[in-house]
Amino acid sequence: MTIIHNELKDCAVFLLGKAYQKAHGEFKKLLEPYGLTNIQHLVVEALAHEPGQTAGELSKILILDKATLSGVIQRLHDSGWIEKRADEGDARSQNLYPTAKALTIAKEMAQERQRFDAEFLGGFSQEERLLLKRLLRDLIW
Amino acid sequence: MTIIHNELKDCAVFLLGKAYQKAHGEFKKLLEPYGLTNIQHLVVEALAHEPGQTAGELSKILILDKATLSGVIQRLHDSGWIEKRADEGDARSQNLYPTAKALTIAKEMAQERQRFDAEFLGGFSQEERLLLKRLLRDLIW
DNA sequence: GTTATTTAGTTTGTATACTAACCTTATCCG
DNA sequence: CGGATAAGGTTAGTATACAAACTAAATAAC
Repeated sequence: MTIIHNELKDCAVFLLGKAYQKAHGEFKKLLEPYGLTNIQHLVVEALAHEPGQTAGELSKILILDKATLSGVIQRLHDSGWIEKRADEGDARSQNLYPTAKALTIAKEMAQERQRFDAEFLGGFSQEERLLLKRLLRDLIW
Repeated sequence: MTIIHNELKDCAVFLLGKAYQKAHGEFKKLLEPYGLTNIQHLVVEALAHEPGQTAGELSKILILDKATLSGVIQRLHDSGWIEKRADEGDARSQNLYPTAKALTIAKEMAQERQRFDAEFLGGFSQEERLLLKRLLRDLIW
């Protein structure tokens, strides 16, 4: 192994990026049959849990840049997963609702996600899984 | 907090993605003065440690898709950070070398990276840091 | 009550990421 | 040797990510 490899093995930014890259890549394949990407699926799930959220609210919960979310929402709208309705209180905002199709499939995808999660962490003990998630949460919030 | 938030707090793919997003975003600012992105800096560092590597070798060590790397290398070449020389043994490959400018700055950036790493994990005990990195390594390799 | 400032979203531009298709050059194999 | 196959890279296309500039609407300030 090269010298740089030893440096990378100890670099949190690199390790986080590559662990995510792997998890994302594998989960992506599970979502392919649904025709949704990882992020798109999160937006659909969030709206299924709580319909009528605005782009701004989704942006906070999903920790996504508003510019990124703008495109994600457009594509979800174009492909018939979500509906936009004018917010009555604020003409700048739009309330987003899952379509019937989205509601039906959202539960299935959520189960798929949880199943994948357990499988992806399959090499770890229950203690290690909880610890990893706790540490990651501490980094994020 | 919304229901979806509780689901996300327990989803490894989401947690990994957001932890990386945060680490990447902060480190990115440190690299701004150098005019390099996170990935570009990794390529420069890798070539500083071991000059003459091919795109294929970098792709394996940095765990980057060859298509992604192709663009990264082009931009680094265009901005004078690396040189390309034809590989004598294989006409398909090019050996990549850091320029003088890259060699000078690479050490500084490596230190910056290590300093950031310690700071980013600053809220954790030494034990927790080692544990987190160990768990991430187990996920990746 | 009009001006100044904020806020919600979109758009533009650049840089990852990855799939698929492609071009070259190597290598394998009969 | 010569054709099939594989390997090194590039290119095209799509989807994140994010900064910065912009529009429109809401709120603050005086």
